[in-house]
Amino acid sequence: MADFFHPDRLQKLEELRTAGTDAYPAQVPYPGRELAATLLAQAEELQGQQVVLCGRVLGRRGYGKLAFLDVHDQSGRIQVCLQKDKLSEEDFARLKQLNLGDVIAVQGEMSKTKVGEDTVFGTGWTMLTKALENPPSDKTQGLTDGELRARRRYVDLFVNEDVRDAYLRRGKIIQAMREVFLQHDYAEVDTPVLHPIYGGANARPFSTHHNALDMELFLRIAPELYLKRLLVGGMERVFEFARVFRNEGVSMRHNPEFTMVEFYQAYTDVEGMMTLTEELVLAAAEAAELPLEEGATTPTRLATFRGETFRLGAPFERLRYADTFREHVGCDPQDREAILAKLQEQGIDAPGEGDYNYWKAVNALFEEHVEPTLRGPVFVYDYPAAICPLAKPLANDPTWAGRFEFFLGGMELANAFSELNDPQLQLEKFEEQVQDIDPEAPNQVDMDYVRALAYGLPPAGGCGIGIDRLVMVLLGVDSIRDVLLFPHMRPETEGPAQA
RNA sequence: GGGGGCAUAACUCAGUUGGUAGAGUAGUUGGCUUUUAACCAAUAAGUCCCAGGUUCGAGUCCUGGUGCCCUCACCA
Repeated sequence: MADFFHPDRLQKLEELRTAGTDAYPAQVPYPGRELAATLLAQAEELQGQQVVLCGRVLGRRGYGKLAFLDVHDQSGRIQVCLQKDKLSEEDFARLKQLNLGDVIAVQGEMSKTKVGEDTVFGTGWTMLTKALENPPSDKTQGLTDGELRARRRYVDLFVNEDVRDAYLRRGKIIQAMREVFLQHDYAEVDTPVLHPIYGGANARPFSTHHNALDMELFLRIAPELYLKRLLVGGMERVFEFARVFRNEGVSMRHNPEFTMVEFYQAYTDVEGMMTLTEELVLAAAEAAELPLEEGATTPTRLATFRGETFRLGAPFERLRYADTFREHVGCDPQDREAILAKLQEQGIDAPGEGDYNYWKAVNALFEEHVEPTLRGPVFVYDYPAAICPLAKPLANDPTWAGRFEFFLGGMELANAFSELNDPQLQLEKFEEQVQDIDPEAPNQVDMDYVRALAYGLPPAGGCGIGIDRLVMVLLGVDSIRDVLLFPHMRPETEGPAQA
């Protein structure tokens, strides 16, 4: 069963214990601790000085009366040299029990080897954690199998430096976006993850059950409706980095749980959201340390994603939905006759009765013909009002609603509205949705949200940005799996079949 | 859910027309006081994803299943 307790290592562990050594001590027996990167950076000043280093041994060369170790910590790697005549007899003998993958502490003197490499010349070392499983051993390849890397991310992280770096950069991107919000006087909030009624997006939810209350609950598919309640309450600028859950297929762009940042601001509209989204994306690109384009008139950073280069500089391109639709589909979205002909030509079923179904069909054509052409960064704005239940219709033409979607790298990265705040119209649209046979549509009207609107939601703009996808484009990572520490996977199959 | 591909030692991979299972690395043992994928010698290690089938004989061929990858569908 526990075949990851390697027999050879168990033997070493036994030897350590026989010698009275704790293989899992609670404390580092030496005072202080320096990171490998610090030691390397300050190698000159530290020459000849005593230092303490802790980390995992991932390389070992030379053996006899001398051993070179590669010790890795969070900051990087440094070489350690352990020599017989500088160690106690006990410490030297204990090298026999040292395997790759073990975590150790070293006390020693900073100096240089004959070939000039900055190295900690140990005067003492201790086992901090005896590893019982082998780390990946192939010196040229390491751990490359995608499935293993994801399933054993804890190994992947200490073996593949670039992976760790990517996650750290993801964190920096999020931090940079948070700072933009704070600069604009936004407040960071947390709203419930367990929703009695799901809404704010079109997606199937995960459902769960509250035992004590004996009620069905849903993991949120979006935080939207709660955040807008906050605006009703007078919190005029709020944002939330929200983990959301959608019960859908898994693909290179989809994970059942993912992170989006949603933000809402009173007394602005979709236009204001466009400006802020632009600022957020550019701040994220800067945090990702994307290279600046030379000779550009405004600061422009270059993202390389799936072999394409994207120029990120303000202002982003802006396309009106109807215009770009006309260009790529070849007819006006409001020209019912032409649209019906197109649909037939495409073999798409004729839409059912009513505006809602008609515009859903139009949007199907949009997704089919226009979205693949949107490389980005580009805002598409003024969407058909009928398919935007949470967006406010335009004052001068209620066929269209104040909404944009932001595309980059061939993916939809953001979605924003001039928030619908007319409680009666909102109720109407909710009821229409509930009647929709689409299994993705919400199944009941969130009457409490309608009531909140009845108290008065100030005019507002709101936006949601898919963090994982944004990080993919900025870091040039093809699969969402590789920007998530622990992407969703089916359970590992048991080894031998049980009788 | 449809189509295609992959699954062999701890890791990375070979394995011919079907004929007793291989390498490098890591491990173990021994040697070596300046290595950088250290080196030298010896050595152990596999339910060839699982279950059936064809065959004298299956890692190899067939059927079914499982996992992963790609693709389409789904997914604002």
